[in-house]
This record gives sequence, C-alpha cells and structure tokens, in this order.
Amino acid sequence: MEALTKKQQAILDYMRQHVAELSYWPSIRDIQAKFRFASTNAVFGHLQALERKGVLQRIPGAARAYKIAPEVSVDLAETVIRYEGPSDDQIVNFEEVKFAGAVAAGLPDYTESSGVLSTMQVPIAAGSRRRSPESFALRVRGDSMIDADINDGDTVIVEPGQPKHGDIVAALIDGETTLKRLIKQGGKVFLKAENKNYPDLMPVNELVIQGLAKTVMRRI
Amino acid sequence: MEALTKKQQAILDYMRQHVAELSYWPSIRDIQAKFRFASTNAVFGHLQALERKGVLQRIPGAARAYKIAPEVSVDLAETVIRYEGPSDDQIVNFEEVKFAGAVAAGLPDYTESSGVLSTMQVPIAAGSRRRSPESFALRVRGDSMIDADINDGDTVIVEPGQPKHGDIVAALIDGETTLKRLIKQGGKVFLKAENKNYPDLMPVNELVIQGLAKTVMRRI
DNA sequence: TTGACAGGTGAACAAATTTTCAGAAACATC
DNA sequence: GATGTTTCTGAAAATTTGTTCACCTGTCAA
Repeated sequence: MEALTKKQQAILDYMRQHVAELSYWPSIRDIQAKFRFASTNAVFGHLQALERKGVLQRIPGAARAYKIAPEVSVDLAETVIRYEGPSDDQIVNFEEVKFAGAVAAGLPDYTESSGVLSTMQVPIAAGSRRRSPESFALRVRGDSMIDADINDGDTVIVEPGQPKHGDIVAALIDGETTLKRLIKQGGKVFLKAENKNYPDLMPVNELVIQGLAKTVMRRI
Repeated sequence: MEALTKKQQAILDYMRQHVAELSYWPSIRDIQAKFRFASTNAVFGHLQALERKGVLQRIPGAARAYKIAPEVSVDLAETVIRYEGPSDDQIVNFEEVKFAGAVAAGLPDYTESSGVLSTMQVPIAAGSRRRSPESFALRVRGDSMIDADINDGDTVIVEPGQPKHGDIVAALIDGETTLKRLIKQGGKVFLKAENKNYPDLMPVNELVIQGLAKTVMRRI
C-alpha cells in the first residue's frame, strides 16, 4: 500500500475522530474549516488521494458518506520473521479468567460491511496443562506501551497471524517477550515502543514474532 | 419517555441498521425510498416526532447527520437494590459464554430491546471449564464512562457480587442495561456517569443491578 | 532545465438534501 | 358526530454539499 503523507494522515485521523465523537462524518467544508484551507478543493484533492491509496471509500454524490476500507496487509520483504511460542513461565494461567472474547468494535465498516465478523480464539487453561497451542495471554509489565493504552498489569491476548504495519506484536527480544508496534518504512522493519520516553525506532534484521496482540484486558 | 409508534420504531431501526452496515446515515430520501413514501415530508414528520420524543437528535441543515439523544434521568426517593440478570433477549448465548449485545453507556439504544443484535462468534478452546453462569459480557456503546477509561466498543465482563461504593455496575435503567459508577452518599444511592459532559449524579429509587463490571476488554 | 507531482487558491456549477407550505385521508377518543 | 393526532401527498424553496475548471507554488528527480 502506498504510504500516506502527513496531511493525508491528519485528515484521515480527523475524520475518524469526528465520526467517533459526533457519530456522523464531516462534510468537505467541515474538514476545510478544521485545517483552515481557503478552498474546498484542497480537501477534495486529499480525499481523492486517500481513496486512490485505498484507505477511504467515498460514496459519489452522497453527503457525509464514507467508508473506511479494510486494512491492507504489508509484505515484510527483507526481514525474516519466525514464529515461536513464549516460554511457559510467561504465560498467564487462564483458569481464573471468567471470560475472554470480543468482536472488533468501533466503526462498523471494518468487518460488518463485508459480512465477516472477526473471530478470536479464547484460550482457557482450565486447570490442566492443556491450552490452545496458538493463542495465549500475557501479563504486561512496564510502561513501554502506555501511549497505546496498554498499561502495567494489563493482560494481553496474543494470537497468531500475519503481522502488518501498525500491528502490536509480541516479539522475542533478548529472550524475553515484549510488546512493540511493528513499523514498516522504506522496505525496512522497525519495532516501536509506544511511549515518548523510549527510543523511537528499533531496527531489526531477524525478528521472532510470537503473535499479534489483539485484545487488551484490564481488571477494574 | 413517550413511546414510539410502530412506524417510528421501524424507521429508527432502519436508520440504525443503515449506519451499522454502511457506516454512514441514510438521507431522508433513502428512508423515503425504503418505506416507499411518495413524499419526503412523510419521513420528515417522523424524524421530527423521533426528535421530539428524545430518541434521536438531528443536526439542523446537515445532511446524513444524526445523533442518539441524551439519556433520560430517573428521579425517585428511596433506594432499593435488587439483583436481576439481563433479560434473555438481551443475551446471545454462545456455548458457555453469554454475550449481551451492548450496553448503552450514556445513550439508550433502542435496537437492543428490539432484539436486533449484531452477532458474534466466540469459539471456546476445547477443554474449557464451565464458568459461573451468572457472568456475562456486554459490549459498550457510547462515551459516558470514558473518564473511567471504558470506551465505546469495549467489552465489559459483568459478574455477580455485592455492589460497594465506587464500583462500576451494570444497572437496568428504563429497560436498558447501562454502566454507571455507584455512589453512596448520606444514606442515598446515586449513579454517576464517568464523563464530565454528563449530568453528575443520578438519584435512583429502585435500582436493578445486574452485576459488577470487573474486567474491561479492548480489541486492538 | 524540464517534467511530474503533491498541495494549494478562487470561483462557479450542479446535484443532493433538508426544510417549508398547503392540504388531505385514516383512525382513535370523547 | 366532532375533534385531534398521526400519517401521508405534492410541490417548491432554501441550503448544504460534492464536483469541476482554470491556474498558481513549491519540491524532487531525471
């Protein structure tokens, strides 16, 4: 997928935020006002670009009507990615967990428009040593992902899957499982901690991915 | 709250379905075509009625722009706390896991009561043990609990238990399951939405508690 | 230097959409 | 039967909104 420019990303973000907050899409003039453009055509061009790049779908002629296209997977060309499960002592026993499961929420167009509901595996250890060989849960230590709203003490459910740009992955670094966001930039792959106080990008050549963090659980 | 007529309910349902499927609101003309009205004014009247009854909010002049109206507060005198599970039609049963369609955290969502629930699939890992049948999961709608970091789209696990001051409870208000923080103050019981933009305290006379929100789950 | 391209201005146009006005039929309630 | 409410028709007005056209300004690579 072609990368978005800064402005395009900003506009996309604004649209997302608008629809999340107000429950309806902004008009072109709303966006124009927000970014202080002197012409609606500035917005129009950006929307066209966003559509051409496949992240947005406009409904021709209709006002305030958009869809967000399904995520496009990124090919991770240079980097070797290997799958490997976490060591046993890092796995949180699910025996006491009452329930784990959720659908992809938020904007309906991600999954529901295509009629495909996302499914997830819910591993429940049930006292025995038996657990799902694919999915597992990790208890989060530290604050390296606080900007992604994943905090110390939270539990993350990790599932197998093809890692895409922007995904939060459980990666094996120095023998330990850590959560990082996967960034693909110019054919290279980086890992990024979601905390301003941490070094931004971490280039990697060989990467052991244990899975994709798909669900965060928090005890109240 | 004034009751809706059949047609009004149907139109509301259609609008809800439309926005869930296409991710944007229908225009008046879309509704007109759907119900085969000969005039846009038929729809217009219904929308006005829906707004007057407080279940829908229109944005004057804006196309395809609606909101769900703010919640109606209850106002009574002596508080009785009763336990009661969610009504059966609110719950979708998946093997051992009950998943109720959604909680209206802030805004009453009529479609839940009409039984139109988006279904989800939660495959349970083999060998899982039977859980407490009183626990169930709810998907959160609305933003009335954002200050407690419970956001629209999150899933909340509700368990039975004795509600204490400060607990987040799933309470039945106007036939809808809603999330609120329980406040005991001077022998009185209040419900509080965790959002500065919402009215602070909501005195209740009779309170039906469905359980305590113990876990928040978020899909990434 | 040239050309392609992202980004922008300014004005105008056409379509989509809401809104208003003036009625009328159906239906329950008193 | 009178009355009021809900539901609807038909047309038109007003407004919002997407779209198009002509043209300008940088940047960057060939």
